[in-house]
Amino acid sequence: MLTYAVQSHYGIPHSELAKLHQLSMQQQGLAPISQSAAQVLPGGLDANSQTTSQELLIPNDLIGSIIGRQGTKINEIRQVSGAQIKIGSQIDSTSDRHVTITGTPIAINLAQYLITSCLETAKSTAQSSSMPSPVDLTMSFTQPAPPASASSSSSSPLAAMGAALPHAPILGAPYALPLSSLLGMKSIPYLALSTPPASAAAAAAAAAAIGAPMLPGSMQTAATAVPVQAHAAAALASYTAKISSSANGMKKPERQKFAPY
DNA sequence: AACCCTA
Repeated sequence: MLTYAVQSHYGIPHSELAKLHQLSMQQQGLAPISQSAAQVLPGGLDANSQTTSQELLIPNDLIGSIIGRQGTKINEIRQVSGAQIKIGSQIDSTSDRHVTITGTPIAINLAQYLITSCLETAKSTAQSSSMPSPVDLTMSFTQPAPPASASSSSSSPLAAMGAALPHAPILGAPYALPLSSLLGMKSIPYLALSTPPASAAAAAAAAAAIGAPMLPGSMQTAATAVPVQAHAAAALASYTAKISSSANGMKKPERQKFAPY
């Protein structure tokens, strides 16, 4: 502003000053943003704007878990995936409801994956509720197969998520996604944790075991997910430690001092 | 158990 006054004393016309101002703004990279942000081609079609639709059949007893209370879950899925999701009313005599996902292929994959993970979560919680005793919990550890196969049915969900990151949707809740999928994918550490004592060492070993076989394609996702895995491993370690201690009975209550809490 | 959304 001071420079304006000085230059005006030298008699530089306003148009020249305006040009200089524009140039300086462009050199600072302020103006080009709008141009680079407009990735849409003149034809109006863009790789990110192609929309497709996909239909799913969801059992009635599981649709609630997908919708959530007041529709919070499905709204979250819509928001995070950026896809348009329609859930039809119940078709008579069939226990399935049809769910239509519309949007970018990436958005569709993401939404489909989120819905699938919701289904698996609902199924697992239903199983755990149907099996009251902790002995049955150990039984469930021996059968981790179904979630892995179901998640592998969709083509590389993690890679799709990585590709979707720059695009639009709000990254409000990344925690809901990776935890369940990773727990579903890796079944081995549970067995390693089954040994009773040394919770800290077991946790470290489990974290290392989980961290090693990551997919090469998703670097960012892996980097952000590792600490979460460490947390989960620690939690599982303490949990299994509690179980084993309770299974051992009240033989050595002073062993409880080993437990962090 | 949850019942949303958009036509």
